[in-house]
Amino acid sequence: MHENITNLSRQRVLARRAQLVEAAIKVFSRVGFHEATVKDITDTAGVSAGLAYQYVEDKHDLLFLALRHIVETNRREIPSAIAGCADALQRLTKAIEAYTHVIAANREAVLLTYRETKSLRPDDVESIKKMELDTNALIAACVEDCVKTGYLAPSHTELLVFRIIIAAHAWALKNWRLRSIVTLEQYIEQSIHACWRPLLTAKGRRRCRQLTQSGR
Amino acid sequence: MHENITNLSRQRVLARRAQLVEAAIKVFSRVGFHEATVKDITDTAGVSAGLAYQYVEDKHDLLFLALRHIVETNRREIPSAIAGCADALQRLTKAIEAYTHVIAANREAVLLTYRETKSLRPDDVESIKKMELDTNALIAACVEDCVKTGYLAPSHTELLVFRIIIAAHAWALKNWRLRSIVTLEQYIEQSIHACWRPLLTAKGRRRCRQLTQSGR
Amino acid sequence: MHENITNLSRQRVLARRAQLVEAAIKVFSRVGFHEATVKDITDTAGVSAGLAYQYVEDKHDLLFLALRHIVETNRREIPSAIAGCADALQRLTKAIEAYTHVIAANREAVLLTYRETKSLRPDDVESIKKMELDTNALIAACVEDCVKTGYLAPSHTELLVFRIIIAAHAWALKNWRLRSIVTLEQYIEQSIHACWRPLLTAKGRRRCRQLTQSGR
Amino acid sequence: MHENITNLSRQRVLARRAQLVEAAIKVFSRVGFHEATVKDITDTAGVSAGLAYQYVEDKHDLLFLALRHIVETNRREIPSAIAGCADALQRLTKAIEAYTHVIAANREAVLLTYRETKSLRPDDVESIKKMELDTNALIAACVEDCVKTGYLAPSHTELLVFRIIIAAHAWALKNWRLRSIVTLEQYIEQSIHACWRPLLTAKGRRRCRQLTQSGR
DNA sequence: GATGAATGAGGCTTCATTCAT
DNA sequence: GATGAATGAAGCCTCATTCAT
Repeated sequence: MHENITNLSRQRVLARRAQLVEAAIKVFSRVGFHEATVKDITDTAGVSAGLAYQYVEDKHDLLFLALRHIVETNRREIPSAIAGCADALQRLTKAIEAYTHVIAANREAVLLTYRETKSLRPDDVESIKKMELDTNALIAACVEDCVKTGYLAPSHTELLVFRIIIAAHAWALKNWRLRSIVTLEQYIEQSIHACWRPLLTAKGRRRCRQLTQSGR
Repeated sequence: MHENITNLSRQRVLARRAQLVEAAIKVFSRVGFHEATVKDITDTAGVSAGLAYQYVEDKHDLLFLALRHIVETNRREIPSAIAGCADALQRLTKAIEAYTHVIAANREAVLLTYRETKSLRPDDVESIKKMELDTNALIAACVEDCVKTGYLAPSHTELLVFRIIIAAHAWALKNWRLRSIVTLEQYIEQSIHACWRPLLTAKGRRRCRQLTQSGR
Repeated sequence: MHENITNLSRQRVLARRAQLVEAAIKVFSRVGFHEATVKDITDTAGVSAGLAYQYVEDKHDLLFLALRHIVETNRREIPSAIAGCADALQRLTKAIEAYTHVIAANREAVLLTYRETKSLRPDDVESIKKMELDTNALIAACVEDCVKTGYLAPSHTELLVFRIIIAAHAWALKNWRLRSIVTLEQYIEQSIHACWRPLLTAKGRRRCRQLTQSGR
Repeated sequence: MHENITNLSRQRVLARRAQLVEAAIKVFSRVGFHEATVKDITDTAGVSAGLAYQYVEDKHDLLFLALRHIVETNRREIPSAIAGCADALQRLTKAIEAYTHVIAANREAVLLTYRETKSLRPDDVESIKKMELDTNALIAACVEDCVKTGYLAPSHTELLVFRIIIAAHAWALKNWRLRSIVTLEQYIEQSIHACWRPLLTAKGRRRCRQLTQSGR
C-alpha cells in the first residue's frame, strides 16, 4: 500500500519532469538558455511557474535534464537498431544510420547541446560528456568487430568514431547550408559512410557489395 | 583639413573598436555572451563602461564585431598560405593546414561562433554565414583546381569542403577528448586530409608522394 | 447527540490547535516569524500543510496563538505559586520567583514575544498587551498587599512592577551575556529582588529576615 | 590629484550609505526587516532601486549598517556628556541621563535592534553585541570610579550596568504603557537611578545631596 | 477529516544603457 | 572625448494559500 503511494508519487515526479523537460528542450532550442524564461518553459509545459521548482532544482537543472534527455535519446536508438543483426559490417552501417537519423530528427536539440553545454554546472558538464563517450563506445564496438572480422583495416578506432559522430552532428550544425545542396541520404552516403569506406579490406568490400544488393 | 580630422576620427573609431573587440572575444570566449557583462569587457579593454557606447551600437553589436573578427581571421590566413604556390595539390594541402592551424590556435573563439551565433540579430547571422561560405569558397577553389588538374576525382565539391571544414572545427569542438588521444598533426593527417585522400587519382597519388618527399 | 458531536469537534479543534501552536512556538522561536514556513510548522507538528488552514485562520493567526500561549503560560504560574501562602511579603517573593523561573525556562519564547509582536495584526497586538498587563496586575496586587501590611513603603506600584517584570525579561533578552557573569539565582537576588528590597520598611526588613531564616 | 578623486569618491560612498542607512532605519522601524522592501528603502532615500547595490552588499547589509548606526549613536553621546566633568558621581549620573535621553529620542530604533538583531548574519550579530558591550564599558568605568572614590559600595559592576542599561531600554520597550504612567524624568529618577542609589555610601549620599542642590 | 499538489503574487538582485560632468 | 554614477526593467525563486481527491 505504502509502496503503491511511493510508486504513484515517483510516477508523478517522472511524468512532471518529462513534461518540463520536453518544454525546456523546445524553449531552450528556440531562444537559448539565457534568453529563455522559466515562465516560458512552464507556460509551454502548461503548468504554473512555481510548479517547476517542486520537480527540478532550478533553471540550470532544467538545462541539465534537457541535455541529458537529448544525449540519452541519441544513444538509445543504436542498440535497438543493431539488435538481431549478426554481421559486423551490417551492424556498423545500421548503427551509424540509426544514429544519424536520430540526429537529423532532433537537429535543434543537437544544436542545443553544442550551444549550451557551457551553461551547465561543471559537474553536469562532465556528466554529459561521459554519456556522449558512452554513445561513442557503442559505435566503437561495431568498428572493432569489423576489424576483428577482417572487414576493416585496423586504425585509430576512437578517432574514427569521432569522425563519424562529428559528420553526423555536422548535418545539424551546418544544416542551414547542407540541406540545400544534398539530401540526408546522400549526405550519409557521401559524408558519413565516406569516413570508414576507404578502410574496407578486400573482404570488407565484397561483403559490402552483398549487403547493398540484398538491401535493395 | 576637415578631411584630416575625419580621417583621424575614423582612425580612432577603428582603433577603439579593435580594442573593444579584442576584449570582447576574450571575455565572451571565457564566459559566453549572456554571462559576460559589458563592464567585464570594458574593464578588460581598460576603458570606462560608457565609452563602449560611443563606438558600438550595443552589446549585440559587440558580439557581432567579435564573431566577424574571428571569421575574418580564419579566412585571412588561407590566401597568404597558398600565395606563390603553383601546384594545385600543394595549394589544397597548405590551405587546409593553414586553416586548421588557425582554428587550433583560436579554439575558444571558434567555440564562441558555434555557441553564440544564435545570440546575434537575424541580419548579423546571415552576414556571418556569408563570410563563412566565402572562406569555404577559397578551399573549394583549390579543390576544383585539383580536379581540373586531374589530381582529384570529381565529386560534390562544396560537400567535400564542408567535410574538411567540419573536421577542422571538430578539433575545437571536441578538443576536450581529442587532445588526449591524438596530436594536432596526427589529427590533420588522419582526420582532415583523410577526407579527400581517397579521392586522389593515380596522378594525384603520385604527385602527393613527391610532395611528401620534398617536404621532408 | 448533536451537542456531543459539537463537543467532540470542539475537543478536536482545541487539540489540533494546541498541536499546531506547540510546533509554531518551536519553529518561530528558532527562526522567527518571517523565516518560518507554514510547512516547517506543519512538519514539526506532524501534519500536512493544508491541515493548518482548517484550524487556524492563516500564518498570522498562528503567531497570535503562539504568543498568546506564551503570555498565558507566564501568567498561569503566579497564582499557583502563591496559593496557600498567607504572608504578603512571602507571596510577593514567591510570585516574582515563579514568574522569573518561567521566563528562564522559556527564554526563546519570551524573545519571540519581543521580536514578533509587531508582526501581529493590530487587534492582536492589543490583545497580547492586555494579557501582559493582567499578569502585571497579579504582581501589583502582591505589592499593594505588602504596602498595606506595612512591609513596603508606598511607591508607584505599576512602575515598580514594570521594573520587576523587565528585570525578569532581561534574563532572556540579555542572556547571551548574563549567563556568563551570574547564575539565575544570583540574578534573581541581585537584579530582580534588588528592585523592591530598598523599599522595605523596618517591619518589612524584619519579616524578610525571618523568611530567609525559615527558608533555609 | 588622484588622492582627491579617491577622497571624493569615498565621500560619496559615505554620503550615499548614510542616506540609505537613514532610510533603512526609518523603514525597518516602521515595518520590520522582512516586511520592508528594498524598494521601500530606496524610495524613502529618494534613489533608484538599483543604486543601493552600488553602496551596500545586500538587504542584510543594509540592516547591519542600520543597527550599527543606532548602536554607535547610543554610544557616542556618553563621552561628550561626561567630558570636562571631574566628579565620579556626577559623571555616572550624566552618563546615564545622556544615554537614556538618546534611547528616548530613538525609541523606534532601539526597538529595531531588539526585534531584528536575529535577522542579521551571524558575524554581524557578534559585531553588534561587541559594540553594545563597549557602550556598557563606558558606564562601567563611571561605576568603578565611584566605587574607588568611595561613593558606591562595591558590587557586581557589569551586572549593575546591565540593570541600568535594561532600565533605559525598557523606556523604549514598554513605552506603550510607561509613557501614560510616568514622565521620562520621573522614569529616570525612579527606575534608572533607583538601580544604583541604594548602593551609595554615606559619603556618596552626601555628595549626591550637594549635586542635587547645585543642580537646581 | 486529511492530504499535498498546484498556484501565482511579489521581492531581491543584476546589468545594459544613459547622461551630466 | 571619456567617465562612471544612476536608472529601472526584468527574471529567478519562494511560499502562503487553495482545493480536488
